[in-house]
Amino acid sequence: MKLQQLKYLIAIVDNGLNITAAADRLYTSQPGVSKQLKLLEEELGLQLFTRKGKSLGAVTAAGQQVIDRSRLIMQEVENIRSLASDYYQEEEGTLSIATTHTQARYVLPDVIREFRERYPKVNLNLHQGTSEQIADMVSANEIDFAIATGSHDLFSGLYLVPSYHWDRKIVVPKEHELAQLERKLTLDDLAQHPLVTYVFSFGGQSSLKRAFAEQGLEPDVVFTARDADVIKTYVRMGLGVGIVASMAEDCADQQDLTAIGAEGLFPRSTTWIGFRKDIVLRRYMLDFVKLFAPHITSDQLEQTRNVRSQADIDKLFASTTLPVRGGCSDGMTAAA
Amino acid sequence: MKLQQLKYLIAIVDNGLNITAAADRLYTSQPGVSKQLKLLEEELGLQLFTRKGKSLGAVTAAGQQVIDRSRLIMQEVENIRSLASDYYQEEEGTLSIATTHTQARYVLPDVIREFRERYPKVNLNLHQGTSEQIADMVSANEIDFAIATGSHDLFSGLYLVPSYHWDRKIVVPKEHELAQLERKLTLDDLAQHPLVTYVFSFGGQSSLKRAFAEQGLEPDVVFTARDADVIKTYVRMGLGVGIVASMAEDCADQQDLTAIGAEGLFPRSTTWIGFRKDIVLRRYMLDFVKLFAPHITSDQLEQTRNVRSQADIDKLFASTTLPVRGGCSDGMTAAA
DNA sequence: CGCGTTTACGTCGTTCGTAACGATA
DNA sequence: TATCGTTACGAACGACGTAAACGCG
Repeated sequence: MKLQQLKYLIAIVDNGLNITAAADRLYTSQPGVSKQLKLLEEELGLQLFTRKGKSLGAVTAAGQQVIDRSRLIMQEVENIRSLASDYYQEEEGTLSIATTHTQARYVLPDVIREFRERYPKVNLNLHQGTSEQIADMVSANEIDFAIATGSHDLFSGLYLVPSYHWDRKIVVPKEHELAQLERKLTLDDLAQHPLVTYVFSFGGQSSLKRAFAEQGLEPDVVFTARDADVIKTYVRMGLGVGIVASMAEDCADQQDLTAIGAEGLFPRSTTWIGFRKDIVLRRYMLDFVKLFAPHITSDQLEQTRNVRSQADIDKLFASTTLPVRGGCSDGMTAAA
Repeated sequence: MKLQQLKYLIAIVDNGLNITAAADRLYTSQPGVSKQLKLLEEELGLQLFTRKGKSLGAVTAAGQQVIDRSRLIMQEVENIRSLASDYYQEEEGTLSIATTHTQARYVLPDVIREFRERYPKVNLNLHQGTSEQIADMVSANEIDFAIATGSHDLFSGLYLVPSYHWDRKIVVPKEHELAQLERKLTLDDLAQHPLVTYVFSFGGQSSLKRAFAEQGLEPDVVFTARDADVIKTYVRMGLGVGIVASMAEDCADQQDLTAIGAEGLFPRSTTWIGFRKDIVLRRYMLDFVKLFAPHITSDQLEQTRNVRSQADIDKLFASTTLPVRGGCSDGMTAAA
């Protein structure tokens, strides 16, 4: 058995059981790949694939087991290379991040700007998607980091590090009556107006509805969107009152919009950054987390390299007070 | 990076950083091993070992990480081979078991006789030791199965399958006054006599002392041994009354000894069979478990191949009633 | 006949074992 | 000088790529 054979095997699977395509991807000849597969099957004494004539048909039960373990092996090989590069102080590599719109649009730009400055040679891949899409990318081992809010159960393949809290902000046109309100805004106020907010899957949405229900109110949600930009657009059009994440308050909005803090009206949300359980965390990855969540100590970050379960993570951050992220004012304020 | 290099690396470590010894063990030439190590270090760009002159001095921090992951990789390679052999219906292989004296002497002989008959080509290694020694063997990855009683926390590297319950038996010479007792034996009776029993580390010993203490009694333990044979020897000599595991009652003892059931006097113990978390369970391994604990269903055994945590095991056997193992009468009786 | 796989074969790089050399205690 | 690791070198092996044959739709 050779590592190359396992690599070829995985490539064949990842290219739809097409050996020619796999060979292209591997920058080698097709007969070579074919032969190695044959040798592997002969050595193991079992068929990894069923054959339809000469073509590969499907993965056999035994084949699937071998493939799963091969992936694990190749991942560990990758990990050895990673930590070697890290010890060698190399600052090249790849960092693939999947995240939601809010993070990508309002939170990450600053982080990524700094990161690119510090690690210009690291190849940065940023993928935007819904929680479900992010979860899919995690399952497919396509990404290293994910950043999202809530939905812990979708991400069993990641260790989740809590990063910051956030509340909601109410967004209305400057001349809107709620903008003139002298007293603190209440849920009852909101229930009097048509609302524009996030679609369900974004996470925490149902908790929004529940907050109204607990006071016997029924909100009038006239429009839902996936991202705050769209919401703000419709708020500008006078379609209704917007409810967005506090980070989504943009200073540029102040020209025609007013953002009203809604702390206390809805349950506070927590955004986490998660990394794949089976990768070695390289120096630049830890530094990315540090840029994203500066309150995390270097010591805590080092520890994350040794955790064995989510419970270890939880223990590690149990006594850490997370900051609460605001919007335009931009600075974070310590949580109560 | 090649699997061979990782294999060589591990061999070097396992032979005390002596390349010559490693080469001998690997049935290859010493310069070959030396060269592969050098190539690996060059490829990774880091020193895996410190050098004292030309000799290897110690493992570097980076080296240890690489070694750990290499072991994992080699284990998975082994697993692939294992499951290939299993699919191929091969009935050759190795099964290394570590266990305590009581199991090895009184319980396993029957099991192993049957197993050898069924799988004559499987290489069987049986190691006897204390719980601690067994735990050491587990840590060193030297064994596949362990069989013992109690001390769950020593064996975090194993999945433990509960196998049977057992009580204690009181062993006295035939002419001993306790042998003539018409009524049921009590702890008070025992406290009246000098006792001969297991040493502490055997597990469950402290619970024995506690049983006396709960009734305000102080047992007079005049001799402790690691195994029942020694205990019985001293009982024969009239040194005292023996307290042994119920399995340790041997029919051959009936000539000069009387065994009295002590159900209820002491807390019931549970013997488990544990297997390494990181190995693929081969057919013959499952069959060994089935011989050892016949009440376990084939279906349950199949399931054990897919468990991911001890909690899964616990769930799997939650509703299973374990048999209680007796001694000379030999048959097992269903638990209450 | 196109697509994809296998077979055949020549080339090249790698590994292996033997032998000689170097360093250390 | 005994032990252990490195260097050197020729032989054997294995991987790779090209070319051609094969099977299926």
